[in-house]
Amino acid sequence: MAAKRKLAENPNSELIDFLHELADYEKNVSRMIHKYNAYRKAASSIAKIDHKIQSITDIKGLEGIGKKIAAKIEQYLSTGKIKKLETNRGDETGAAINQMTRVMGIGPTHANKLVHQEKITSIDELRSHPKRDQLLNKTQQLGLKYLEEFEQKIPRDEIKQMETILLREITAMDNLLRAEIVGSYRRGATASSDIDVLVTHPAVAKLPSLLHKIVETLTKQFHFITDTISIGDSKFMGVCQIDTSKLHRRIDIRVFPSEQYYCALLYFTGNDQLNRHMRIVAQEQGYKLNEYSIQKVGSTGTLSKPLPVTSERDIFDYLQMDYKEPHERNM
DNA sequence: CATTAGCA
DNA sequence: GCTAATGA
Repeated sequence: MAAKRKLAENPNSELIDFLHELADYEKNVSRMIHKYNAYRKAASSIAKIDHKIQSITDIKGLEGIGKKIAAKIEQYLSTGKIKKLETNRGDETGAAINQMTRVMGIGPTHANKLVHQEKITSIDELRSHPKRDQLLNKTQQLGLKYLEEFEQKIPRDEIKQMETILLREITAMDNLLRAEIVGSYRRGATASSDIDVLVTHPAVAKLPSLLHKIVETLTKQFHFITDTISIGDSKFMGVCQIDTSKLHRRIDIRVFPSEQYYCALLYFTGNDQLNRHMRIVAQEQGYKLNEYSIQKVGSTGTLSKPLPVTSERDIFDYLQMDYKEPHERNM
């Protein structure tokens, strides 16, 4: 393995982290989504500059830096601190709310409710609360149960083992079924945060219960799937475990008709930046690309039928881009 | 931006 | 039918 240099970190990462922290507070605690967005865009715009910011003039006029954020950056530059951030940190109900949102299924709304009306101030209190089961829906209960496990990254080798089981069992059910694990795993990542599986079948339209059957066998016969968070005709979200010596992991399975499969495969493999990039080149070349299809855009704005796609390569070809192997898609 | 759960 | 939450 070629030596992996520690990827150079952003010279202003501390400031960026501070901005993100400010942003999260606005979103989760105050319920100020616009302030949240303001901090995020400010952070992303400073993330683009590649030298250490020394003076406020370095960023004056930068996109997304208005008067108030500029003032905070100024404080940071001169004192290394941001008053607002400090007081946010000192707010313990704010901290409690942020803790609650670590639980899958608990968003800002529910977190605020738990803290304000139930006076719950920590995960431990939530766990031991007498009315815990009434305070949380099924998803949230699973989120609480597996909180620590879900915060753990999944080593590639573990996913690899899951892959062999998954593919073997799925094709055993029906050999026309095709499945693969996408996301960062497919791009070669050494660890991922969850398992994302794409499934297709030539007659998927005829088999509305396909997903349910897959989930049922993976649950009952193999005990690979341990819990269901949600399931519909096209998307399953749940929990799996390769064997009891391993942690519980989040898994998503989605089913696509075969004519959409490769666009979905491309999209769910990512990464996000490549997706955006490809969407814009598509646009420039008179196409519209999304997770389902690629279509020609008429000058009047009319869309053609979805173009035939039988591989990811076809999509790159339409766009006159050089094909990128999955591991080359980390932009 | 679309899919699901859950509630009133 | 609406609202919250996930994800990507």
